[in-house]
Amino acid sequence: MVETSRRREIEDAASSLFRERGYSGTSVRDIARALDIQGASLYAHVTSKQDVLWSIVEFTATRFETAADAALAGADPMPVAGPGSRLAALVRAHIGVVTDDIERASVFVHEWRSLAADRRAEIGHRRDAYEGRFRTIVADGVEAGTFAPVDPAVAAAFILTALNGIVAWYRPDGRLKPAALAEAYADLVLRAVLSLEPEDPGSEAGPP
Amino acid sequence: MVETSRRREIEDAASSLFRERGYSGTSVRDIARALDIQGASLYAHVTSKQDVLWSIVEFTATRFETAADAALAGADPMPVAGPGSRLAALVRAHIGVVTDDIERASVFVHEWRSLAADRRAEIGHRRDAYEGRFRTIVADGVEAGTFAPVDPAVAAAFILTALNGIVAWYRPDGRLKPAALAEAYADLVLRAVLSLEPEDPGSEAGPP
DNA sequence: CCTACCGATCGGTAGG
DNA sequence: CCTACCGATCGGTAGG
Repeated sequence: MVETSRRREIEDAASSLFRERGYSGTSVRDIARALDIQGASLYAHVTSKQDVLWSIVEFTATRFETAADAALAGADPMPVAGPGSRLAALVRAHIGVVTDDIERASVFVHEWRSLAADRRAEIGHRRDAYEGRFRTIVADGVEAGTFAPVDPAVAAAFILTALNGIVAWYRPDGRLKPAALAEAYADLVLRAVLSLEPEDPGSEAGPP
Repeated sequence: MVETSRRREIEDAASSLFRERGYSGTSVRDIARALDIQGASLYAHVTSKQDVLWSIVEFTATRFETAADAALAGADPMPVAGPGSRLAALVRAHIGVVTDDIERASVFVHEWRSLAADRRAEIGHRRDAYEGRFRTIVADGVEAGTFAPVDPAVAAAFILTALNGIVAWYRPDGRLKPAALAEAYADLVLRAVLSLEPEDPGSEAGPP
């Protein structure tokens, strides 16, 4: 694509409309109207409506993955840092991506099902892998005894759906700043899985 | 409506399709095909596609409200029962409605935005009131000191979106039975808001 | 980026 | 519940 900035404007407009009305509920002419051009003119910049959805979803999927990588690598120089701090880092990273572009995040969360079969399958697998990071950390914490004996798959689903639910209620112009939201959610998530009993330093607890 | 059972079959088929493809992504002919009748024949039983969506959403909204009423009244004969048990009762009631009819629950959660303006507004208000029950209980628990000092509005949104997220991953034919799901989620939700410090040293301490 | 246009499908109605 | 049909809109193409 030559006109990268125009392409981006199209995806901005499409993200907003897909979020409001859904992919199926948004016509190519709706997107064009938002940009003050004719419906057919959109095809000078994109090959199909599906193509626009794919760009938005794929871009956002990569952002979530990259943010999670950075959170686990950067915020955790020591590979044996506690599951609690790793989980909190993952939560903050996820919320950072959501609050930074809540429209694309909302489309990613709700509209990936409108993708054609093969692309939908790809995103499905990447979502599974992403959720797997949460599952692994929870399992680690349970094994170490710092977390309560929760089912890691259930806890991971609980956590990730709560995080994705942010797109349904969070208002960027509201009283709650992104950083405050991240801290509040990190606290809720950590408490949800942390063992109620204070760790017994010496019996089975973690590193010194 | 005379043919109540046929009407119900239509809403069953529509719920399944609306859940899979969304309201906009489902045509009247799709619904008719699932019932082996012609598209136009559907109008012998319903007045519009919107009407079918409204029936599903309104019916499910009422189920959630009724279940919450029963949970707070029945499971809590004493008006001063702890916020923890009231919150757990609300969680179990909500999950009961979701697992009992996950297709209608999914349509309620995701497709109410496709409602026409006035009905959409009504459901929006009822959702707010429903979320308010969670908010009030959390605020009570925070005030009483049994809950951690969380923001009641944030915690209520966190909890309710996590509960609604169940429609996105729960499989009724999976290994996890509805009752086990409800218990696991009630534990996660309670721990998320419960104060980490033992509230009354000596009186309600856990196991050794 | 435009005008002009395509076949397909949409929700819904008429009249049995 | 059917056949026959309606105007509107859909995603997309042709040809500038």
